[in-house]
Amino acid sequence: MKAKKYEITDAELEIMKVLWENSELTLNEIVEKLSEKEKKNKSTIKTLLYRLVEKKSVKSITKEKRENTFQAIINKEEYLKKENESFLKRLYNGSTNKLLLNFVEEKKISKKDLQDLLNLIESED
Amino acid sequence: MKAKKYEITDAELEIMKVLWENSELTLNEIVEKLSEKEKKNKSTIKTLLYRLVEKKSVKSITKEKRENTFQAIINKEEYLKKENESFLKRLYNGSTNKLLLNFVEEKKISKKDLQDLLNLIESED
DNA sequence: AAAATAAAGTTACAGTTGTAAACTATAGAT
DNA sequence: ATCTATAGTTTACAACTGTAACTTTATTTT
Repeated sequence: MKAKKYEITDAELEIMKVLWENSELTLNEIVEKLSEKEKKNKSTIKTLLYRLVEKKSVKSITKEKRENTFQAIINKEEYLKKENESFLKRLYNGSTNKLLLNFVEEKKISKKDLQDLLNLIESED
Repeated sequence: MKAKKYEITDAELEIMKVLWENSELTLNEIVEKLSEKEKKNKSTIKTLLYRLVEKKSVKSITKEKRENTFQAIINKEEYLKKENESFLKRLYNGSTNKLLLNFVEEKKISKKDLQDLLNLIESED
């Protein structure tokens, strides 16, 4: 048996993203929003939505005589948090500092990025 | 069809990790090294190794009259780089700064972490 | 009201993944 | 030389994923 049950898959995540940006959408609206980048068949999106509803990540709201709408149940920040954790654990033994170092080594983060961030933090408190 | 072909899966990654730490190991040695954390059946590990060999991530070296040994072909740094990229893309629209900000917000990174890192960089060049 | 259309819901199917057993060949023991 | 344990190789299988078609139900058009 697979370890991760009820996790959001890559394909499903694309749908969550549009639902995070738009609090309530119909299937057709989702199809539209997705079609730009991820060209998927409407049927496919429907399936993904159904799966998300099954796994309690999305709520389906039945409207009288009109199209159902969908809402994200799980919160983006929560989700990011979990994903960050598992990424850190998977590749950096859970250590943020290892990740930072690696990013610096790969030139993904520059000295300036770090300085800017520090300034930002300091201006905040 | 799935998009990502020939990617290293979670279970396979555990094997890659021990092969990255030990340049050449027999199946039994791998089983030993893994057994501490990830208790997996020898047969399972065997399968994972075979798959890694198939997907050219690991090399199997046939010894005359002795157990074969295995070596990582793909390099850890390369792998990390790719994974970093896809993580960034998947969750932060490819933006390292977004990730950094999020980590700071989540208190995964402190002001001190940033300062230490800056000092480290500066002492290096 | 009957036909056409679209939405809602169900089923399908192949490739992937985690897990492991089954089979085969071979080296070491008797 | 034969038996046995182990290494090497193949096969299995269910759950998960990405993709989409099929079927039933409800709404709109003529």
